[in-house]
Amino acid sequence: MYPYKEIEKKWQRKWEEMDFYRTPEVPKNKYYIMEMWPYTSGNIHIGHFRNYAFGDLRWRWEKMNHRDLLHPFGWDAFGLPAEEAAIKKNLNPLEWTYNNIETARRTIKKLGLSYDWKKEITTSDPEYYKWTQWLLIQLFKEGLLYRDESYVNWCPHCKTVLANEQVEGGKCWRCDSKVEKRKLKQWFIKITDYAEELYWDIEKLTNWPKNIREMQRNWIGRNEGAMIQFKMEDGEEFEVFTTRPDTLYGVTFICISPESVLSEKIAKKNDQVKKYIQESLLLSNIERTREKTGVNTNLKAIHPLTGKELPVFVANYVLGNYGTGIIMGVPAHDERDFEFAEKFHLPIKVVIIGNPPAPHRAYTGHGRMVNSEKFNNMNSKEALNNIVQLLENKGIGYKSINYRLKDWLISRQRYWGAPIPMIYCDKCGIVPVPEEDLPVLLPPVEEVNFISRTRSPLADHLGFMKVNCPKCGRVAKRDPDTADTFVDSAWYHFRYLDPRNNKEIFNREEAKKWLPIDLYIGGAEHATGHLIYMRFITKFLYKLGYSPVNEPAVRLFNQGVVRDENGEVMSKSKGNMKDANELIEEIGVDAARIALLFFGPPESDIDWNEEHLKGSTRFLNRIYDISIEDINNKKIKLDASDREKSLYKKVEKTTKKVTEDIERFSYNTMIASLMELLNQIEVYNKKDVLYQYALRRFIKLLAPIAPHISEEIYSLFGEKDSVFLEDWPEFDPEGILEEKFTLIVQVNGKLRARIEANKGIEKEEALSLALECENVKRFVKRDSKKVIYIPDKLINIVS
RNA sequence: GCGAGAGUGGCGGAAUUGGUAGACGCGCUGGACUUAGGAUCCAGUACUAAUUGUAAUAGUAUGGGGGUUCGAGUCCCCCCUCUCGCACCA
Repeated sequence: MYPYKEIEKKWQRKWEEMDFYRTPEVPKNKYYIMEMWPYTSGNIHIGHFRNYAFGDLRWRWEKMNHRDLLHPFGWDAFGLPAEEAAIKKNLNPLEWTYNNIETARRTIKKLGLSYDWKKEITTSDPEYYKWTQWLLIQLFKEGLLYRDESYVNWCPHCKTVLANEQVEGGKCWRCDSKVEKRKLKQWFIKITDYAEELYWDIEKLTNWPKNIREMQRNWIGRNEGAMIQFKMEDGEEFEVFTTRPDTLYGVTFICISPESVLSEKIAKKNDQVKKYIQESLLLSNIERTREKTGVNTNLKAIHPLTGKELPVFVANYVLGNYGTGIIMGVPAHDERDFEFAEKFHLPIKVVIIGNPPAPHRAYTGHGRMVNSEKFNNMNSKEALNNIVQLLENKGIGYKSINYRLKDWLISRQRYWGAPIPMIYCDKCGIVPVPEEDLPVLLPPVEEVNFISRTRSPLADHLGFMKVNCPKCGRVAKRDPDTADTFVDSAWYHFRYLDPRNNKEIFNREEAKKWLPIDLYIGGAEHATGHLIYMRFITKFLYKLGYSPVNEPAVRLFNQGVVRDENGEVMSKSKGNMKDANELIEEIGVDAARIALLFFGPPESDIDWNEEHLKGSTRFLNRIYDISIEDINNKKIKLDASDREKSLYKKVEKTTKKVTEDIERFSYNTMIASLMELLNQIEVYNKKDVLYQYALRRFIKLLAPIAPHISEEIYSLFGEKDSVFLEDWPEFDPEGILEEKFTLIVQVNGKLRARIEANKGIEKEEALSLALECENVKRFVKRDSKKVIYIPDKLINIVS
């Protein structure tokens, strides 16, 4: 084993002495590279390491291409686990968090990564969360932060509310508990105001992975349709949203969601409805989807066009938070309505004839209109617009777009987060904390009672809660909740630019210098949460004139997950995490980087396998062995005959390949081609000047992936400067040209011979060469119909 | 159910534009060196086929079936399996 520990220590110290990762003040050719930061619940594992290795490799390569780089690092330090540690183990969440950061930072430093530590930020530092609070106040001032009472997701285990994005399959994303509905008054960010922009700008994100863009589109769930006004018999008006106004004549009933204000109203006069609503609201989302149920209100609604009476139900399959919470039931042309109608024996009225017609289930396609008065025989697609037009003329409907995306619920009934900077005054109502009073500091941990309850621990801290109203000066109350930690990470790419600024959130000139992020690397699990929030906040700050860009990152790269030997995702709770420290102790940083990147394509998940580590260790040992033996420091000068040799050609081809592979994130094949080159270097005459040439080139190509050993060997060449201050090698275009090629001879598409031939030969020449082969002759019948010749590659004789 | 992606040796994977399938590595087999080998080096390694002449060969192979093409892992259609995302969004 080569002495990796010494080498790592030596070069990490040198890089630090050189202040190698310092961000340039005035970038000329900027490159902003960022990895998703870690949550501070434990030490760094190999999944993190893989993520950071991608970024570091890119940094080093861009450095050799003389880009000016910004590569910051920070900590997602607020959040529930810190508080859980306090409740369960009686630990101090602040100390717990900062100790974890200490440990993780120590590990990351040992990994020799290219971070500019002067840019380090921590979300739980008052100097950071001051600006998180400032951001919330700006949102409030723009009308994008509001308080609303509605049914929200409540995790009984975490004892806090959750955003829509934090509920996965009806369960809490952290603890897997069944999420309940509770009617609470909470703070929401009106992200839906930006839904249209967030949706359409996905098209700009051409360098984001396709699946992420698709997930975001689905998550935003833009649906075009119409709002249609209905009336109850007693004159009460309500609206429904539909994407299929063409089916309006097929409406045979109305269904109201149990959460709807209208059903609440009905419940006041109808005990059966009241009982049904109460029962429905107790159910979790999954339980609710199990079976369609409903209760007849015995009220009638009036069809807006036919004037016919329609029965009105309260039904569990109607969502409270989509559209108006009320639907028009069109059983003939909607599967869910069909199911409901069958169950309650409601009439099914066909208004579109499909081809073929579907008698026993709903027909949801388009077709010829029937039973629809003057729209009969029209195509339903055409009728759709015409019916909306008719409704608009009558003033009882209009075109409308609805989104699946919900407003972002950010209140959390927890201590360890940024306090929401709002004050409740009996006289003045809700008043934001004046900006000069920020930050609203968390009270010291010692003064807080963490006993788990249904309200924030801050609510019981009198000193914290009591405040004078900034407007009228009377005694008022603070908001006891803290902000969702996704608010913290929605704007961190801005703070990195100017992390010590205590006058403003960041300097606009710095933002102009560096934004957008050129490469953002992280996991796909953040597709519909963090990445949408981050896009939203960027757009918001753009609109306010702070951000020069309205999208945060030009390029997004999603690395795959690292799983254990059994294919289980590594996680703290499963106890199957491989610690990064442990790995680098065993094989060293560089071998670990190679192992992590050689496992497979960066974007795919990998199953960790200790056996696979041997290849990368052997590879580096071989490099080290030949390097310490056979280096001479003389000037290398190749002559024309050297350039004809196959090793020279291999070097140039590998240079091309490695460059292309780095550009397209194909690190596994990049390593493979370096291994191929090493295999050829090793068997070459060590005295030859070409050997020295090849070895030097090899080390430069190796440097981005294995920085420590490359620096060490580069210095053995007698070089004074870091290898990363060198130019990234360009390949010699002449060098990759070959005079000969292997002519593939096929007969009827089957491979029959391979012939070494000169490049540029004509079809006739290739054919006669091919026909000289015994094995070709055997298969070629006399009457050859056709000969296909792909120059310098292949000949196919059809006979 | 809907949407997206994938399926290649014993294993991880390569094949970038329709043109040599299996690069590179792991493992395995044999050998060298050795007191020893879980170190290192060398050779081999998709599968099948040996009574007679061409194993320096042929046949079969990229989940299964069909198609387009001189030629398909790659393009098209159908089916199977797996992974991920969404899951009553009207």
